[in-house]
Amino acid sequence: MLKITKRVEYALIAIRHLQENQDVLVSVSDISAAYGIPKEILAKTLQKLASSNIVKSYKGPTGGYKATKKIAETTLNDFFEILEGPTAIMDCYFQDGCDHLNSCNIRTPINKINDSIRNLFNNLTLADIAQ
Amino acid sequence: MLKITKRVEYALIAIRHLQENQDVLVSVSDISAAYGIPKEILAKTLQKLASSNIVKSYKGPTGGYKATKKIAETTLNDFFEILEGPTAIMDCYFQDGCDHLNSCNIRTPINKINDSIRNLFNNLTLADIAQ
DNA sequence: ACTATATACGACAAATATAATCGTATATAA
DNA sequence: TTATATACGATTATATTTGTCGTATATAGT
Ligand code: FES
Ligand code: FES
Repeated sequence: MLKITKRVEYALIAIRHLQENQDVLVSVSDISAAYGIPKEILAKTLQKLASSNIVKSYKGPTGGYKATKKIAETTLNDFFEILEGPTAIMDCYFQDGCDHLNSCNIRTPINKINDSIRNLFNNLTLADIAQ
Repeated sequence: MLKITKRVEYALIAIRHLQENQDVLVSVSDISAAYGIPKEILAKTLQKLASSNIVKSYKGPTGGYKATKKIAETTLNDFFEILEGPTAIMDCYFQDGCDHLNSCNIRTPINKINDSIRNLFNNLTLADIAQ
């Protein structure tokens, strides 16, 4: 439990790679080959990051991705939520159909844990954890 | 991602229930019925907590579980690790066979996130989140 | 002593979530 | 015009989680 997904792992790897190669345009194939990451998954992951302007994409041959200035100042919480949705240790806070709604005695504890984790991730940027 | 398991959810519910009924012995069936939790899973979960002295078990008819003094002072990290093993957002830190070992560029970031989360959970007790 | 009911524990099956693949469309440099 | 890159939806495969089943052991009550 409390594991990140491969998607997030791949995104972290890609972002660090892009940061270390800011002068050139890096394609999905490049990163995929360098770290042994399935191409299509990495592609879709970078597409998500591109639509949030964390990276910038360039189509066509010689195309690829580039880090943007936004990367460094992006918080872990933003980063995770772009890729995986709301930060919460239980689904019931964002979906309907919570099993225990009428006899639930852990709403407060769960909320406190959620708040603590969100607070932690909101105060850590990608720059912070990189160095 | 970053979700707790049902086991942990059930354990939290059970513990809160035991804390609110410290005067009586509560059986698995009682809790199972009250919150709609599968009996066998809850049983095994409480067995784990019992072997760590978070709760005390009593066999035989009229038997059941009781909260111990240890509950309140137990940290979230201890609690989670009793039920689910080491706190880490990726498996590779506790298992061998990490895919990216030779070309890994996210060891430092992952470590920092792990440390932050462990630090957070080590400084939160079950008493803290209950109130 | 016997019975009913509780915890204890391991093996298995079902359900769910995640990871990976496939197919197609679009943009663009050469 | 062609080759190569991103973009995106649908589907399959895999892994994990969740739940069930079967059996053993302890003990209170009769
Ligand atoms: S209401 Fe969803 S956890 Fe209690
Ligand atoms: S070595 Fe396992 S994440 Fe890098």
